[in-house]
Amino acid sequence: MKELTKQQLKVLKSVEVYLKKTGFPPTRVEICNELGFKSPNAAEMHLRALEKKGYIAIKSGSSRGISIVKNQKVFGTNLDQMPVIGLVAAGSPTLAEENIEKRIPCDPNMFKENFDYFLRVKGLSMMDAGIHEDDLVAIKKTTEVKNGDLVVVRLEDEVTLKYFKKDNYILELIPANKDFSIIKVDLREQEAFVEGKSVGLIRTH
Amino acid sequence: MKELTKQQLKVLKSVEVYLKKTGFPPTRVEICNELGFKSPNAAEMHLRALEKKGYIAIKSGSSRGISIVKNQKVFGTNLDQMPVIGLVAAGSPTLAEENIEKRIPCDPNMFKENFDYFLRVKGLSMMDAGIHEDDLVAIKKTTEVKNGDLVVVRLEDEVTLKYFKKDNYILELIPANKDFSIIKVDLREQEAFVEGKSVGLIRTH
DNA sequence: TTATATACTGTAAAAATATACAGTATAAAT
DNA sequence: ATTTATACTGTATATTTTTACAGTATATAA
Repeated sequence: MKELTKQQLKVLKSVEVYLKKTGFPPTRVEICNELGFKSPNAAEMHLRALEKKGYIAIKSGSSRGISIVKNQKVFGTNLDQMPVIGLVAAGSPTLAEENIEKRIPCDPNMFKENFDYFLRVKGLSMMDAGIHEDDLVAIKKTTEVKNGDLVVVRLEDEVTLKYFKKDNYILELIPANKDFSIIKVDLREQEAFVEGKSVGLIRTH
Repeated sequence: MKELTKQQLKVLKSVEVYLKKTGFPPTRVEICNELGFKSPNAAEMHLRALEKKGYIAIKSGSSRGISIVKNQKVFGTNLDQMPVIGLVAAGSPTLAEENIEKRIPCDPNMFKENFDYFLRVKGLSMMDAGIHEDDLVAIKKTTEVKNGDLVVVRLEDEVTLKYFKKDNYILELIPANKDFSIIKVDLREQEAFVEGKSVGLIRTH
């Protein structure tokens, strides 16, 4: 990262302190009051310099639209609140607010591939794969899946979590519990929509 | 804390998500856009209700002057690099640098209880509990465990992950795979050290 | 000497924003 | 039957805030 001038560092620190104290970023005028400047433009120019050098991001047009850019080399990834969605038998899992049970603070890149949401598993059909009722399966929204992937598939209005196997126009959806039967779909007769695939799982003991 | 209505909770969550994403709080209009309200006054009234109930603070006259009031019970969202340790048959799992396979960015409070490290599971003895080889079990360092907990126990030099059951002097360490046998320890004859217990699990597919 | 970068003052206008006020609708409680 | 609480729409306005523009001053480099 580029070096900061003495004044730029002062402004950056001042923003950080204000953020910590209030929970939201300062305005130009507030920075001026803090540091004794008499023109809002003084703060403005320092902020733009800090932005150019990569220390902060400024959302144009927004009031208090300053965010501190974390040093990516140190932390690597971002902490997000990943939504948890119940696997409802009918209808696709959507990220609409009313479907979100809660949110879990974690990194969307914590698994090998990034993911978009957690699906709360209902039913016992994946028991033999070590997936239990109420486990949270991390789902990446994608239609690019390959045989053997654990996928979220919609048939008509029913959504299920199954292993994917496709041979020409025959799609097989394989549960991992011998007590459940394989669903075979002839894609010439019936449509199947792949909503996403699982990239990981978490469970609370 | 006072109970929140469904809509108030939605607004609170929406503010939290916005904050996490952008680093600064949303405006009334932005909350409306997010939740589908058509009047900024809808957001305003929910915010005032949240303020009155103690969930947020609003700095009057300031744009985006919303701050989340933390209560200790609500999970703090700290991004940490949680270490992954291999379950070595001999010797306790230590957090010494040479034992750390890698680090995973996630929140130590992502499960119901906080944890200290991940243990990479070796062997198949927990198969029936839905725990597979190479799963990562989140371990909280503690000696306070109760019957039924999944615990990390050291017997002599051997460390294992088993279900805990203690009846006076007799400690039983129960695997979850019928092909493995229960380890019975008479604590008058042999020492057993509880290193910690599992509070969760993650798996990469 | 002449740029050039840093570091400001001072002013002003346009846009963003909070917030008050007047309503409507609905369900639950009295 | 009437009140009360929740949950909004719709409009308006005063205030906050960003941001552009025109300057001044000083130190350093070319």
